[in-house]
Amino acid sequence: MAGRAAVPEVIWARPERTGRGPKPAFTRADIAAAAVRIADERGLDAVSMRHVAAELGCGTMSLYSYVPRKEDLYELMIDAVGAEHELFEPTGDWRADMLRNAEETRAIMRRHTWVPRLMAGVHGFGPHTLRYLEHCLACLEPLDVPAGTKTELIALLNGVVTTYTANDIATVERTRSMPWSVEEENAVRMAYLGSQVATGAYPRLAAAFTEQSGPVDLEAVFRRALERVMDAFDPEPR
Amino acid sequence: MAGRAAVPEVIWARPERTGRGPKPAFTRADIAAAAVRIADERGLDAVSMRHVAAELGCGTMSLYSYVPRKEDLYELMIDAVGAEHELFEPTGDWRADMLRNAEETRAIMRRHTWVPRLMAGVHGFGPHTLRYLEHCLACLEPLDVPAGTKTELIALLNGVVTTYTANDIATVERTRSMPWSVEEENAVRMAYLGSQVATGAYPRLAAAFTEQSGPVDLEAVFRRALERVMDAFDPEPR
DNA sequence: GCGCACTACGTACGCTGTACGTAACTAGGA
DNA sequence: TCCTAGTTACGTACAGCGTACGTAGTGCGC
Repeated sequence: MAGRAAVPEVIWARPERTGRGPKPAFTRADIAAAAVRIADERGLDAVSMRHVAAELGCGTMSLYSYVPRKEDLYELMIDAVGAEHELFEPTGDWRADMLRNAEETRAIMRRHTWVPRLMAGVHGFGPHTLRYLEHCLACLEPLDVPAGTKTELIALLNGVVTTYTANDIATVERTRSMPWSVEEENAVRMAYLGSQVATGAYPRLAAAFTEQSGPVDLEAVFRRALERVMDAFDPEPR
Repeated sequence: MAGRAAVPEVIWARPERTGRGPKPAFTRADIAAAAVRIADERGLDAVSMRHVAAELGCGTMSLYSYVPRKEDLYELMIDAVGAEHELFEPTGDWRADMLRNAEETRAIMRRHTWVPRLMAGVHGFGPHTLRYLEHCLACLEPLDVPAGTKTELIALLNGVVTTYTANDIATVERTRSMPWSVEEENAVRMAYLGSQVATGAYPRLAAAFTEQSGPVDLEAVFRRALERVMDAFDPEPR
């Protein structure tokens, strides 16, 4: 028996195998992949220990020899999708490189709509996450500011990506278990917003609401936000 | 009987009372307050329909006459803490005003550590949230950019606040149900990070790690990030 | 004053995470 | 070489969850 620890534990610190006993049937990567597959196909709420075990073809409780708590499964999942980052050779143009990284993060989140929801609760730094951070620092090599400032920039960019993409995606993930479509839900919410704004209680909001004609180009807004953040860090602006 | 809707519904669009039948024993505000109280004292995971009902002194299923789904309870909670925003008179200095708004949001999240976790999944715009947005727009009156850009700025600032504060807070909220303290968990995580960095696999990360001597002043980092974002939107910088 | 729309809420179901106990297995020490 | 201690595998069981459904009681509008 594993013996649940009464002391904090980082899953990445515990070795994947310990030698004695029967050969483990799966690797951590197998488990993470199974969980990711379920989350992608059936939504994050379908990621239960039972379902993951079934996907792997083992008993539910067997999972607990690999993953002490469900929260750790979440950490595995986050790190697993982190592996999808392409660690390209830095070009020397840090702004272009970081833009590319951000776009890639956004693409990953679009592929795995549950990522933003998990990011709010998961704090871990798995190997792939660390590799990605290292890659970002490599891209920022040409930028002449202290390392601490670079870390801040990375954090800020990631924050912006998460925030913006999460807003795009939230409805997708939520409506997965609902008997109506994303479009229907959005329509209802917009109708409600319109009705509220029409009461006259929020004049400035109303102005902003009516000023904007036609649909917003979310992609453009997103890119603009990134550019602005990078502007703020650029010692030799534009 | 209420009859669960098979169509999307915004809780704020449904009227609080309908006239016929026995007088409702509570208001939405009562319910939100009870849920917030539980979340503050016992953590977000303790916010179950049963516990909220018990806190109010009614049967579990009675809640469903007020709140069709649990997710709507979350919307009520988010909007309830939104009421804690002080809607001060704009000073004419939009940067100072927005900084104040951001600091206040941060303070609210510190008081209610579960807020960031909920924000990741909740998308609603309750009355207090709308009021706060209107207030932000009022603060941004002196800023000479299109309304759409102002909205982008507000979203970006809120995103930064959420991201930064969530990182501070995540451990607090998580360790609530754990048999160890925040400090213990952080120590373990830092030790793990240090050990990873020491392997030499992440040279740039290692440099950044060792360069920074002494603890980071999170408050300063936070304020700096806000200033930078505002710089990016300021037509007449610094 | 009757009826109906509404609230209140007990019961029940299927699901969750996971504590615990047992059986099978294998690497290291004698 | 065999033994045994440390592991893995996993069935069972339990407390707790969201909520569908049915029933009982209430009070406004006709």
